[in-house]
Amino acid sequence: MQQLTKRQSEIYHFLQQHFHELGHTPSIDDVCQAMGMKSRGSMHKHIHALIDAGLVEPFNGKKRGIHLISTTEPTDNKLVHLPLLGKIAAGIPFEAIANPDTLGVPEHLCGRNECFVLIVKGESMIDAGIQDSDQVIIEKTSEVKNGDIVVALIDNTEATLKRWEKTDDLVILHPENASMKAMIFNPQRISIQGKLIALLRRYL
Amino acid sequence: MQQLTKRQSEIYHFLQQHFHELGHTPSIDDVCQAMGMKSRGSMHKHIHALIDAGLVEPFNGKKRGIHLISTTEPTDNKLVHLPLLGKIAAGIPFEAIANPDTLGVPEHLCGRNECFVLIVKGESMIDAGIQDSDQVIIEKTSEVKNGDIVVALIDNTEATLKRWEKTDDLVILHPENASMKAMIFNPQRISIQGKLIALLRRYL
DNA sequence: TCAACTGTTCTCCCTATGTTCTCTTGAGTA
DNA sequence: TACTCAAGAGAACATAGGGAGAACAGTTGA
Repeated sequence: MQQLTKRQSEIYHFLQQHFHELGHTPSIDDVCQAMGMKSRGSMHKHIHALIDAGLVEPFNGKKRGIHLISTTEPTDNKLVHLPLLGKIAAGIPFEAIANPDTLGVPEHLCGRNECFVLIVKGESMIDAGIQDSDQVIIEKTSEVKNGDIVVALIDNTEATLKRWEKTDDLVILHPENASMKAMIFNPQRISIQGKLIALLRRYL
Repeated sequence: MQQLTKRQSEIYHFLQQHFHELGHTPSIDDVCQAMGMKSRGSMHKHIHALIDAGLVEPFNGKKRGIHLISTTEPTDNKLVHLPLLGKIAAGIPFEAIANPDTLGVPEHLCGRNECFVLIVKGESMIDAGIQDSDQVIIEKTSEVKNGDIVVALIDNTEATLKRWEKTDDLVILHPENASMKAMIFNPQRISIQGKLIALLRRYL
């Protein structure tokens, strides 16, 4: 099968995600409207490329709309290789690792931004279902909400995985372990490296 | 295969690690921007070295972006497609599902025997770090030890995920939730469908 | 039967992107 | 010191890709 262009892939994924709202068999005009394209001729070109690629059924001279041949999400077939940057809840900023190992992670567990993997050390988050030796997928972002579990860097020297809370003038990092206390900081001491988006655990 | 220069290797590993957020088929310009290089001509040289090395598909005069050629990497970089057989800790034997969805799972999370995936329903195992909606990887086996977490079938009608204990004449299925009591059975009533070997969790 | 709708074909124009080439710089080595 | 090679900047060129729009063909339903 010939590779699709970027635009063709976009249109195909759009059809997959929206075929319910589009009534399962949208016309070329319907797809144009839904995607904000004015020209039925242009969309016709794209749809016929999808037909040639075996993703859409040929019209065969009928006016019965677009039928996808399969609606399963092909991206579930991909493994993303994320850097395994170290262990967390014990102190060094993990970017220091020069050539990290990588870990294969199914793409559906990844975020839109760049991600990396850390191995949990200790039991500070045990009441949140995060155990020692779990592999956690962290998405690089600083846009976090209260209640998110984040990787926070304290004083640029120590990284920790905790539940985030920010008030007007304080940052509070909550362990989820009844035997441990929250840690309270001046916000200047803290930067966010990323937030927890997925977890992998292997039982031995 | 021609030896890559250091820079070419860097670019290749960058593409491997970032193809997800680059949208799978980045243009030469896209890769330049992501890597902070200004010159499309320079990146073109590097990409064509990777093409010559057999790591990137040739453009063949098309403007379809950069496609990595899948290489056979170490085995833990394989994605295994396991049947997603249903949800657990609520009643029906899950083999009943005729054409299950599949889930891509990294091979390093799989066992030697046949495996399948269940979605956890409820909080009976919350104190073992197993939460509602977690995806659990179950290896088909009946060789279990006391302390393992198993999928047990009760009276051939109801499947449950619990910690296993067997004495001379009793089977005890332990929830891991302080508010729930252990369940005690005659061994004939119980068969083991498999044991828990891995867990995946996605935070939304 | 006929109008409406929708698939099809085609032309035109513009943009994005691959390609080629020259030049400069810096590192490594003989 | 001189030479080689890798790397990158940048410019210019060619064309694939994308979209608008018009006109036509023929299916569909009233």
